[in-house]
Amino acid sequence: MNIGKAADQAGLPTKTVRYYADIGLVLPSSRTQTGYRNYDISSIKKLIFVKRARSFDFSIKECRELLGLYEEKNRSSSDVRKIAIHHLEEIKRKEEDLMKLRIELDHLVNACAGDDRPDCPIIDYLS
Amino acid sequence: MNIGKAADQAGLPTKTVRYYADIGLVLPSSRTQTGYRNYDISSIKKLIFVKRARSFDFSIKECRELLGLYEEKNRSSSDVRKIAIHHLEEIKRKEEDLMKLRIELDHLVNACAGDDRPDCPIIDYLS
DNA sequence: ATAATCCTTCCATTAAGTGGAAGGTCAAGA
DNA sequence: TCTTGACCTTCCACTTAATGGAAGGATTAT
Repeated sequence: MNIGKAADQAGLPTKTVRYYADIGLVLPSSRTQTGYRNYDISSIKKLIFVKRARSFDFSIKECRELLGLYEEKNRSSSDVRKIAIHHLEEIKRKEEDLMKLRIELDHLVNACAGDDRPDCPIIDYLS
Repeated sequence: MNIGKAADQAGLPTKTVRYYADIGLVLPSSRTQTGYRNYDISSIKKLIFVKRARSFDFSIKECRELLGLYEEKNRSSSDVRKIAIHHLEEIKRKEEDLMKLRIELDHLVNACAGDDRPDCPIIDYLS
C-alpha cells in the first residue's frame, strides 16, 4: 500500500506518516524499486497504535517505548503500566497548574470593568 | 544597568532577556559605545511585566499586545479584558482536554494488573 | 599585567510536525 | 503514444519560546 492510502487507513496526514518513517518510529514494510514506501497491514496497525498513543498525549519517545512493548509478546504488563503511570502523573501536574492559572485569571477578569476607562486590575496585577 | 543585573532584577535568565531584546519585545533603553545593553528602571519594569504575563501562560504575541496596552495610558480596560478572556477560554479548553485524558488514562492504569504477565489492557486499548 | 567575569554575536537544538518547492512515477484517457 | 493529473520522492524552511555553547571583545579585581 502506498503512503497516501496507508495514511488514510491510519487516519493520519501523509506528512506525518512520512515523518514517523524519517525518525524511525514506524518504518514502511518495504520500498518499491522506484523508492515508494510500502505499508503492509502490520505497519498500518503500528501507525494506528501510535496515533492512539499520541491522542493520549504520550510523547514520541514514550510512543517508541510503548510500541516496543506492543511488539514484544512476552512483555510484562508492569512495564507498560509504569510508563502510563508516569505519564498520568505528568498530566495531573499540568492539569493542576492549569486549574490554578484559570482560577487566578478568572478573578482578574471578573475584577476588570471592561469599559472605556483605562483603570484595569489585570494590568495592575501584572505591573 | 548591564543585562546580567537587569535579568537578576527581573528574575529572568540573561539569555531570555537578550532573547526578548532580539525579538523586540523589551528593548534595552540604550547601548554603551562598546555595544553593551543598558536597562533603565522603565525597561526593567517591562521585563517584570512580561515575566508575570508569561507566568500566566500568555504567549509572546499576547505579551506584546498587553505590553502595548500597559504603556498606553489612555487605553480602555475592555481591550485588556478582551485579551484576558480569550486566553482564559483557551486555558479552560486545555484544562478540560487534560481532565478527559486524565480520567481515561486513569481507567486504563487501574485496569492493568501491572504484573509479570503480558496481558495488558493499556496495550489492548491502543491497538 | 593578567585572570576572572562580564558582555557581544552567531549557530544549533529542543517537540512534533507542517508547508512548499523541485522533480520523479504511475494510471487513464485522447 | 502522448499527455494530464494525481500520486510519490527528497530537501529545506518554519513554528514556540527559549536554551546551550563557541569564539571573541570589555570590564573589573588583584
